[in-house]
Amino acid sequence: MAGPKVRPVTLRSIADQLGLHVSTVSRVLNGPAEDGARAASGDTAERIRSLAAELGYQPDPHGSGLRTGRSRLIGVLVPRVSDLVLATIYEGIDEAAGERGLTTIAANSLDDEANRRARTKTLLARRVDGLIFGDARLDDGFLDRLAADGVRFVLANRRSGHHPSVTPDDRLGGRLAAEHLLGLGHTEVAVIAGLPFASTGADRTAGFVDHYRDHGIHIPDTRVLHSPFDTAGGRAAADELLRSADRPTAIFAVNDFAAIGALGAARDHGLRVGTDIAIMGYNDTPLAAELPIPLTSVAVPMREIGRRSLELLIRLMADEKAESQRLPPTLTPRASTCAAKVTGR
Amino acid sequence: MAGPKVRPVTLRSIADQLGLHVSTVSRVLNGPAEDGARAASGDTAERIRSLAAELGYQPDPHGSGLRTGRSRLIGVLVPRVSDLVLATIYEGIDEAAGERGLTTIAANSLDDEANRRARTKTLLARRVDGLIFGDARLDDGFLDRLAADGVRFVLANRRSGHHPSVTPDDRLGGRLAAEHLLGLGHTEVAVIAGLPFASTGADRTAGFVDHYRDHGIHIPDTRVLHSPFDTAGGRAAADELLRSADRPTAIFAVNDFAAIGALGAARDHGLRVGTDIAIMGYNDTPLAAELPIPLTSVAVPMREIGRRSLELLIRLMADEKAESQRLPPTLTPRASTCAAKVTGR
DNA sequence: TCTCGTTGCCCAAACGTTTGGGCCAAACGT
DNA sequence: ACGTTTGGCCCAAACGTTTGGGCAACGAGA
Repeated sequence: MAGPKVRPVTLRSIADQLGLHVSTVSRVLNGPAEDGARAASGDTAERIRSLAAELGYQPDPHGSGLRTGRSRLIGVLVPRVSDLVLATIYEGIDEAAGERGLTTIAANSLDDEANRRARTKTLLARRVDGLIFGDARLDDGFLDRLAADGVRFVLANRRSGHHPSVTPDDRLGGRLAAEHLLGLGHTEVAVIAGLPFASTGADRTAGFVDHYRDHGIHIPDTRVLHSPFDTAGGRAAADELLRSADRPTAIFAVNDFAAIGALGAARDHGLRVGTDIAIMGYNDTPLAAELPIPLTSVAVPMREIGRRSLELLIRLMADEKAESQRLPPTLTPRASTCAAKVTGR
Repeated sequence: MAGPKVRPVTLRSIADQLGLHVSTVSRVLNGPAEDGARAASGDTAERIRSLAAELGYQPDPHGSGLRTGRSRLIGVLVPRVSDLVLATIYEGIDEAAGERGLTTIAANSLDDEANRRARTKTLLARRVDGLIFGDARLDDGFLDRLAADGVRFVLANRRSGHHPSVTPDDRLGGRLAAEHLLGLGHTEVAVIAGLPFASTGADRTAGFVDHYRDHGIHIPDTRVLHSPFDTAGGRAAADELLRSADRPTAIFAVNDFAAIGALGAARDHGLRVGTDIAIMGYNDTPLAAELPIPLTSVAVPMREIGRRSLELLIRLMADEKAESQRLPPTLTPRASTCAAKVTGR
């Protein structure tokens, strides 16, 4: 029906057909409502709009981008989009962006310095209006320099320094986990703490350790293992923990996938998860509730983190006050820490 | 060091500083090598290039897009990026695109007709040069119309009609699965077949059923259940299968996540997976090997599918011959179908 | 009648790039 | 010495949009 091979439906073509000037058409179609009202009579505006609709006019982003210097493009850098947690956050970002007529461009940094530099550069070359980083590091010189250069960005999921960010309240989440396990009587506990430079892992671990310390229990460093946020990493770390002489009775993994790896390791060691050993995760991935042994996990509003980080970026770009946010987590107990007590969701 | 708040480093600014014409600079920096060679002496070209590098010149995509009508943007529509399979394919696409200086824009269609129309429209409004659909339907009027309108696109993962596509050889994969289960002696088998409009599910199921038929075993329709490609869907379908009077001894799920759901359902029914019942999945997600009960699965080169679909799109856009490709799958047997025989990877 | 304020529209200049063509001088061929 | 080629560069127009200023015409108020 509409536009075939060639789609030269432009402001000019519309203006010509109606015997109007291109600027008039522009103000009516793309300008602010108040501007459009002054630009044409109600009748003219109506003619313009109906012809535009009929022709399927869509403003050319190249034209407007060139003129305004803005692209309505938001760059999103994540460790990898195939990581469920970040993918979900990205979906929240993209959803909120779509509602505002913004388009997002995602890129993988693989948590690698050279990579994130390169990807950020190409994003900037695309003239994105702002950036959202999901791969911040606790001590992040790269972000500091970017900020100094005047690049607008916010952080999602992981915080860093005083850059504006939207994160889960990870210390609280860690405390919730500790409270849960301590409440079940576990005093010999270990943490699979994720990557050391990620605030998520660090804060969750800190909250967990703090809560135990507040109750007079010291968790030794040997019980806190770092690993990638994935299944293989969790399995390896859990394997090491379970091989040790004084094996813990409970393991807190700061990530569901690491926890799933731990589940596998426990099974390899002949342990029944939920009875012989308690294992819990973090993020409450959809998978957690559906596993053969449902996984106790701390839920964080991932999608909401995405949405809010986009909104925060919008405020930042409008030079409004952009304060960091910390969203509260909630713990869902399941069979992996308290067998038979609870089953599914 | 470089570009602060305002970054007016343009062809003109470079040309002015060197006392050259903007077109000369353009040909040297952005034009084809052969064109650039004729545009300036080796010495001049060198001066241009070094100044450009020093200033950190990056061509403005708005300017060039406006002039050339091309955006070097590729739209990618997937059911959802938080689905690991599609996310991995997308990574392949993005990787290959990056190597060619192209940028991808991902969007979720949620396998919903209205949604894909809307998202495709905004992608087109962004003036993407081409599209890759990861959410094709077997009978897809939308794609047919798009093709008729001259929009350039290819399909990834799922095929549809005669539109150019890069898919796994799903019939073969289904046969491999059947061969495996039949080889283990299973004659009472069921299929969790995924969504009926997705070629992946349909072809895998068809291959599976065909292989059994070729060996004289008929799989009744009651043993083929459709469900979403996720854990909850798989669990529900498996639950139904296991509740029936003549419960199957083996279940083939056309997707790993559905298989994980089936794992959970089996456990709920008091069945030991791998001994009481065999369950296998498809895609060989990284998770499959790491599960407490490692999952037999058919691996498909997801990332490669992504890469190739991008390459196919490139050919299509260059008006070259663009033939569909079908990539071979491989089966990896694990404990979920043959307990204890194999364990990890 | 004159002034003033609206209303409704047009004008024109950018934004940064690409690209077909042109032009001058030097080098070359005869 | 004269014509032709080539090297090395410049010219100018166009792509589609936005936006600060216009400028007529008209109605209202004085």
